[in-house]
Amino acid sequence: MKTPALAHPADLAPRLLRWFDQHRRDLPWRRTTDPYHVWVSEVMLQQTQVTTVIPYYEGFLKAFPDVQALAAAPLDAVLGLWAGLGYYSRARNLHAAARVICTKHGGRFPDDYEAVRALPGVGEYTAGAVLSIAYGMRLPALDGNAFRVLARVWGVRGEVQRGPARRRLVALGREAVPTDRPGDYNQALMEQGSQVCVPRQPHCGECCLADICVALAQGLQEQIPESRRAAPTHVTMSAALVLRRGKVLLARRPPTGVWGGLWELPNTEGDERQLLASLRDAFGLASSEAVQFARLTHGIMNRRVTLTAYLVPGNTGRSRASGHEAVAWVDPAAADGHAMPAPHRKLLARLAEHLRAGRLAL
DNA sequence: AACCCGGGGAG
DNA sequence: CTCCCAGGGTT
Repeated sequence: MKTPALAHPADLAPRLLRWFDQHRRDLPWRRTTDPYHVWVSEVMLQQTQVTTVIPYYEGFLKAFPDVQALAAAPLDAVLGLWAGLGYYSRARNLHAAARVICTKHGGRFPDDYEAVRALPGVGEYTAGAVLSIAYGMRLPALDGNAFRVLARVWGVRGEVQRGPARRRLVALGREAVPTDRPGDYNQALMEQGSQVCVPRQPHCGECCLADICVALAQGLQEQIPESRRAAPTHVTMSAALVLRRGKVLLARRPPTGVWGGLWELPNTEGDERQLLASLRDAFGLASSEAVQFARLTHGIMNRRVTLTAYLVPGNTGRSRASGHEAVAWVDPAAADGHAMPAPHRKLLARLAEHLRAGRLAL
């Protein structure tokens, strides 16, 4: 099969828009051009799938119907509505940015690119997405899906995440944005990547760009874009389910750094012995008993954590919180509203399930 | 069980 | 620029 002539950037928009008009999913944030709503949806959609986002989007906007409401809310309320979504720095940044919008931009989401980029949590992608969708500005919005589509259409080899290949794709992607309906075009490009031009076994037979796709013509659609892989790092950690009168001990991390501001189970790197030492030193809990309760693995990109959870009676000792902002004794079944690291959230869910089923007596 | 995927901030 | 942060889906 012969390689077709390289596509002109302007070839993409008509194909993608025609496809999008027939196949667009009806999503809550596609029924509005309110920049605040679009912004919230775009932030939630970072690293998170559509089906997961929908209920959070609706609950969030119900609680904070406009920028003013979000800015006026305490951070805890915002984190509470984010609980379970993960990547909580997004919520902190959203909250901080809402306050900037109210103090510096009169409560209206700015329509100036540089002003938008200056908002916390808004990078090149989010700025382009919100401004094109809400205000019809001709700006690219290139997420991982879009980069994959562009790399295949133009048969761009090499590392797509950075370097010369990335710069070339950014340039092509910018040229390809049409003056008319740039927001729909951006959504079409990303949706095409997520629904048709998927990472493995792409559905080229139903792709509206097949006639101009270099990767397809060369049979390289599985090889482009090239994936870079670092060796995963392994870590062993232990966490404590400290129980007292049916409640479990949570501690709140400092506002910055890893898992900033989140409620977590007491935990350490290392094994049971180090966990008990940490409970003594940081929480003043002099327990010597620890019964293994569960083990799970928690992976984030190329980091692998093996986390073992231990049941520890909390009757003895007092609890303080060196290294933490606060401690709380929480009903395991009612911990959903706390913003917690994903693995700790899973452990608490398992604990609540055991308690509910009567498999564990306290 | 093994495979894959990403956007923003800090410096 | 590079490095750091920190969850989930598909096969």
